[in-house]
Amino acid sequence: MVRVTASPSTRGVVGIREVSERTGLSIDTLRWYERQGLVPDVRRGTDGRRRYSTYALGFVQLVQVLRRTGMPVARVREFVQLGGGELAHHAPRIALLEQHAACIEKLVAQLQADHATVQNEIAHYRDLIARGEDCTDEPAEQDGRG
Amino acid sequence: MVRVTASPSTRGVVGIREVSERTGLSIDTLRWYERQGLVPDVRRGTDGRRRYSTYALGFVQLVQVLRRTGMPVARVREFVQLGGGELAHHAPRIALLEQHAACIEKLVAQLQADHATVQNEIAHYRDLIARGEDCTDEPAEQDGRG
DNA sequence: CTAGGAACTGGAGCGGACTCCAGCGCAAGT
DNA sequence: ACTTGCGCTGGAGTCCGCTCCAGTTCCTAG
Repeated sequence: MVRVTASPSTRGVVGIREVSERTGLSIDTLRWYERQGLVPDVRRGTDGRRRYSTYALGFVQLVQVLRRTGMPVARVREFVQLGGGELAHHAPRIALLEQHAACIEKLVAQLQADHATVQNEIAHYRDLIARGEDCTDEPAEQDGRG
Repeated sequence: MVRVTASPSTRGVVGIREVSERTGLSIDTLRWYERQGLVPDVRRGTDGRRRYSTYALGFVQLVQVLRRTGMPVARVREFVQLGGGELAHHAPRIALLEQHAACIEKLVAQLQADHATVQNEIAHYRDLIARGEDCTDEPAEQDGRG
């Protein structure tokens, strides 16, 4: 017993369980990602089990970032399929990532504006309470132009 | 003809079309939101059509913000159901909004970190191109602890 | 009166992203 | 040999958030 489950990262090749633990993605999700073609270079051991190379693990982490930032699975797949690490593919990959970076920036900006709106709304309720009122009118919107 | 479709906002009561145009939410979505109990105070004209009060319109906009920032519909509903603008409900509404504001902050932080990762990745590919290499190893991840 | 256009309703359908499951195989422990 | 546990596979199921549709009812213009 005491199987070395915790860190069989001997020479940077790990099983699906460890990838799951390191990334927080469920094992099912990892398998699903692979089927969807989001993770290259997942080899198998003689027993047929997945062995994630350091490269694959890193890739999973990148995919996680892309997904988390709202890139659709289909688009992640596109990115991955510019694959094989060939020099010729670097440029389109960069293009794709740059586009996405721009998306993220917009997201952040929107989120920050929305955060402000929520804060505003909070202030509005605080104000109502302070003056003991039930409700004046509309939620405290600050802009009028859409 | 030349029906005054553009701005029948006479005295702050508007039809669903205008709400749609102002918010960017589809008419179907607006109706669906209403069925889901996300929008209070949508009255009907004698012809049975929806008339959004200024309050209702403002509320739609707030709902939009909440949804956009990742609040699930069910939770928006909770918020709305603390309704009627009664003083007693202000406090729990504030609590809910503050919680959500905290969520947004985390989201923003995560998003910014992820943006950095993507930029990093771009730099990585740039570097590879610069030195004419196909691919070294893993995607340029910067942290190792999950 | 007729035609057209906009909204209404209830309900079905859809796309995305997982999540769960049954049934099987291997490898190690007892 | 047998049991236990992890992993594998293909496919079905689920959840969320809309989106679409058929059929009907107005209202207004011609």
